[in-house]
Amino acid sequence: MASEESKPASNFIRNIIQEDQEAAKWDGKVQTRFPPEPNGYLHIGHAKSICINFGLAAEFKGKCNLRFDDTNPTKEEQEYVQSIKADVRWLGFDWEDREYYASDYFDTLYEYAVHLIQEGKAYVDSLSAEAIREYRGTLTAPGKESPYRNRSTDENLDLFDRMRKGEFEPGTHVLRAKIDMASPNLNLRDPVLYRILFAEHHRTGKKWCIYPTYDFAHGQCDSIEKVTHSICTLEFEDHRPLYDWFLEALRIHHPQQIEFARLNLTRTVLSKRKLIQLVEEGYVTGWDDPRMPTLSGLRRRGYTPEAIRNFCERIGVARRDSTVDVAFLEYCVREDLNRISPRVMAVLRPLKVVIENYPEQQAEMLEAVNNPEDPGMGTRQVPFSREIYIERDDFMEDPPKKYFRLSPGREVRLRYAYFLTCVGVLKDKQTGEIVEVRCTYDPTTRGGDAPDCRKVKATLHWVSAPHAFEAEVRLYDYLLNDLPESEEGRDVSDFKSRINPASLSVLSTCKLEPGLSEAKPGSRYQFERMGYFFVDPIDSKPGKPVFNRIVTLRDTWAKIQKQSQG
RNA sequence: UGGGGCGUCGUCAAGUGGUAAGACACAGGAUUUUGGUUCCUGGAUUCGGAGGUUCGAAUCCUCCCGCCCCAGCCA
Repeated sequence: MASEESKPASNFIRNIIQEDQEAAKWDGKVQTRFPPEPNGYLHIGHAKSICINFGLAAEFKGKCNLRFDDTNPTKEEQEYVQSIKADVRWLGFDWEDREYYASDYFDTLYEYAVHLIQEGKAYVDSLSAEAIREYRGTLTAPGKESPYRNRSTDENLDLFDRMRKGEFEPGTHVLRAKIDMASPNLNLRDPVLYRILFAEHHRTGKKWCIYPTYDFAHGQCDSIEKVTHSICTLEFEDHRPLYDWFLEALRIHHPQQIEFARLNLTRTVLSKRKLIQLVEEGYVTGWDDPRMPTLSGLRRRGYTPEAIRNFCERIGVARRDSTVDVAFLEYCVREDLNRISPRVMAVLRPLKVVIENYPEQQAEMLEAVNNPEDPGMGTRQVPFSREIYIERDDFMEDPPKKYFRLSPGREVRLRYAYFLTCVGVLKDKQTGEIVEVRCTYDPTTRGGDAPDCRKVKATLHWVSAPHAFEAEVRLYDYLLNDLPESEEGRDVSDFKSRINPASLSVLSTCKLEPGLSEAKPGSRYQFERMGYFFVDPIDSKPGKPVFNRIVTLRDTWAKIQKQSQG
């Protein structure tokens, strides 16, 4: 269950439940369910739904079931069931023993269908799929009734029974509800309830060769599970009259369907179709690629479940289409990571610095704070010596006005160490590239404070060269570029043209403070001034951790640079 | 041009007849041994538009405009 964050803001679903409770509807009970179809991986959009369903149930002392909507054996697989369960659990929710499957109810659903036939509310249609489509009419023109629509109850019963027994080929017959072929709501134009599918089901095996459609299964499953509030996304709104029609016709427990707007995120695609393209066409390494918005991807990237839950709570629940700025998600992770991450020094793009007045063979240990946000996390000792590495970006030979890091003649502070002044630069004769910076240090500033109280404008992180631990660090950036200004909020169908070619850069010569050689897979650190990093649980080997950048720190300097560049 | 929804700051989002919360982003400033964190400050005379009802409207009525969803034997 989600930890108690700040007071939840009101949202219309919460209000409905509150009113129901006050009116003692449902005997004050709240029963929800998260109903994924096991045909793909869960993503951040599903997280919103999970948080709403499990969150609301918990908030009102109710229960939330995990129910797999496995009515289509041609698309669903056991593999997905496992990943979905792992993701929901990781997010922090517990369905206890309430792990259900639509397929658990196939017998009951079949009985319901027979009942509808007996009541004259369903019939076996023998039109082809194409014919059914033609008969359905269009958005503006009414449909027409199938010639098979008025078969006798006995004939329908017999045909349906034989469908079940496997006497017919797929596509030859179908069970339909008898509603209204002229309804302006196409969902009510005699929807299909059962189709013949000679496919082995991941749970029921070969027991069935007819399978219920979503429309016929979903509401009845909700009913069987005594769901009170059946929360789904907006595209099912048009199905609600049908949802209600079945429950009414069957006279069984009738949950209330409530629809909300699905999540959209900037710089992100969340449709299964697009996500699968990214995977299959090799733009990413898999469903759990750290750049993917899947829960497995976010997990591998290093996001915390707390941050995601918080994000889902804070974006709210409403009925209007909206696109949340991905910066908001990042804000939520940073907030959590800032609190919990031990700080550490790591130089990603090393530049050698030689401190000329520091004794040749000397080395000393300096004390560093593990987390200024949490003194309880203690301190550690970091080695310092005559040769160190600093970030290439922290030195400029000819700095612009607002740059206040190291440059010739300028003094800066090495974090937890000494004040350092640049006295020279060594360049490669051929390329002109800076290969080494020569400096002097002020021995009286040990720890980072000057006895004469003089100030420096910058504090740099560093790593002692002879003590450095070299490791691979993977810098992840947005997979997609932002939508062009003119198309804001518009069509994203050509999303592949927005793919960011620099969404991943692998740095293999990063210099880290020695303690990091023992970093545990699955742990998180803040590399001071660089960002938050996660020890990849899959590619890390004992003594050889690989780091994934979860998110950068907020970077005011980068912003200034961007502005001055126009 | 059938039906169903939705339109409140750049982005989310409260508000349900009593005179526009909050968050992110953005812009200033303070503190700071992370250009991090934290902390102040600034911003919608206005709620898609136009009319109307009312002492009073984002909230009620009318018309208009825009966007989303629906023609799977997918979910």
